[in-house]
Amino acid sequence: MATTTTASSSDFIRDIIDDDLRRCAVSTVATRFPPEPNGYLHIGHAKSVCLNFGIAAQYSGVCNLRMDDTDPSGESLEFVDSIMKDIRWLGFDWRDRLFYASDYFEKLYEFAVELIKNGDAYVCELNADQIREYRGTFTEPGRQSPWRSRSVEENLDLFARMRAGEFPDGSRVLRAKIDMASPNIVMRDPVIYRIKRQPHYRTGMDWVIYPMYDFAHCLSDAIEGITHSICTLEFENNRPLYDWFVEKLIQGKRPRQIEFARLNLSYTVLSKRVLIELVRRGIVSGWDDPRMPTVAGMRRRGYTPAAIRAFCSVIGVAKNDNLVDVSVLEHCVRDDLNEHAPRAMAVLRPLKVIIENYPEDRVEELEAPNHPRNPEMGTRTVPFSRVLYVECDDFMEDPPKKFHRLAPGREVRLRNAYVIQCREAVKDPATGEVTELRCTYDPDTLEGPPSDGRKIKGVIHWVSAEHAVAAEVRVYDRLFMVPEPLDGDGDFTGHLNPDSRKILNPCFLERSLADAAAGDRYQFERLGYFCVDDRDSTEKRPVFNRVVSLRDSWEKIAARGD
RNA sequence: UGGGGCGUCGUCAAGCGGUAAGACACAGGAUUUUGGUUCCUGCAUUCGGAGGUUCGAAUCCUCCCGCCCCAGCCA
Repeated sequence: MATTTTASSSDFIRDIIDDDLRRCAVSTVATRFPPEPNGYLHIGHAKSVCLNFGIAAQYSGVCNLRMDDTDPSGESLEFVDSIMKDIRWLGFDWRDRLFYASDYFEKLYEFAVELIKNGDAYVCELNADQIREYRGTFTEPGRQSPWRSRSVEENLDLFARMRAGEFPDGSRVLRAKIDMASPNIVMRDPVIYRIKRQPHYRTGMDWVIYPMYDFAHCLSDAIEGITHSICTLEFENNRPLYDWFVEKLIQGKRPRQIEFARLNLSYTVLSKRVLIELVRRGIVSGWDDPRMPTVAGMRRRGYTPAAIRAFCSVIGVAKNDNLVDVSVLEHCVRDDLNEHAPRAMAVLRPLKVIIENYPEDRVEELEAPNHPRNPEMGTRTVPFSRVLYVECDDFMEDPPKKFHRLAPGREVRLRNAYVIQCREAVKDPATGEVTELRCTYDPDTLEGPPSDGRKIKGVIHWVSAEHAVAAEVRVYDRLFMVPEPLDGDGDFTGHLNPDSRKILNPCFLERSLADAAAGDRYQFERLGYFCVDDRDSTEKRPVFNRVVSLRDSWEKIAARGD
């Protein structure tokens, strides 16, 4: 049964919302997904997207897409575009509710002025090092800035001049006047505006001062009428500050912040810093490298939106630190593709087979079902002829007993075709390498098993050499060899999997695959799911990416050895 | 170390005082022209630990232990 639903069982956030609704604390639900456009979305973001948009849909509310673009360094239109593309691809729609924190700069400035007027903020001339020093430590309270008790007038004047560009970068900041002795360091007069002469990708040079996250985020939520502001656990310490700003500046309905545990995935890394490093150092080919846990990477790899949604649903939402096994993701991908991907035959590592008793000039068109359990997906025709290719792995000269494939003297079923028997393995006299198999076929076995009752245990895939389509196939595996690549000193380079990408060329595909279009997904029978690469495929030579292998119980048996 | 948060199967995760859901993984078996799929079966006498309250505790109380987050003019 495919778990392609997004049916969201309940979780502690939905419980809170249910309760808020019951108490009439809110009448309709409004959430938001607030990425900073300084990188590509990854599977962790996808969890948040599914959560926020999923809740909005479930409660007939709204979910805003808001670019949290309050720090111009690193932010760009490229990222805005990729974020929007990824969210749409995941299957969510913000309709006309696209917002930018940068659109609120004027409004936020007014909020800051209001804070100053109420004696709740001041312009501080300590430099960054001094501010850190004055902040104190976990165990010692901070000290008050010497600039803390300026008059409202002076603060108003100074803040206006900060905006006007009269002071150099870093020379002054606006700080909230809260409590330098607070046990919560976040509350020790946090900086809310800094001077930064950096062009903003949307506001250009209009501003030289930019609001900080803690100030901008909660007020943006309030401006947009967000009811439930869902974020990750590391912001839990910031919640008192979130509430402080909102209480000081917002009357009426106030948004509420709820934190959940961010996703960690085994054998991969979701840190923005590391992802950037992988791209910059050329360890991967780009943000959309099929090995990347980015939405763009997974899309190119061939993962489906439904599979990713199912994954986000099945892992749940809670506050426990977690490390979700990547096998859960792979299961969701297989589950979806098993149901929807048409079957085809492809030989990745070709070994030539001559059917000695099959006429040279004969070609049969054999009918093959596109899906074993779903006849509605139809059939296609595959050409059979005297010279075929089979998978190298499907022949062993001296096989163990449980090896149900080709070996000298052994019989095997060719999928959708005849039973053949291996008569001889032809070797290269120089290397001893098997270059060709000489086989015979049993003409009576097309429709069923041999009439004499011989049991044929093995079934292998094949393609007709003459009709085959040559292609490049890229076989991907996990990027890292250990479950937690950042464990220890955080140096992941020693854990990189050298075999995370194997390029196989030429591979031979059955004729029908000549029509495959970019992005199409197939199951190559007995091998796995494969997707036409939309960047590197050419008319002459298609490129397929392996999405995920099939479960392979033979691998387990073989690994045990016998 | 001060503050904030979290500890339920190998991994996620339900559970909200009435006697431990489900998923992945793993292990058996059945069916199978994919060693795939599907279908059965098994997999926490116990919930970080120790006390206590109660007829009854993973759920309430006390103490202890462990892990994560916070000292950016990042988000």
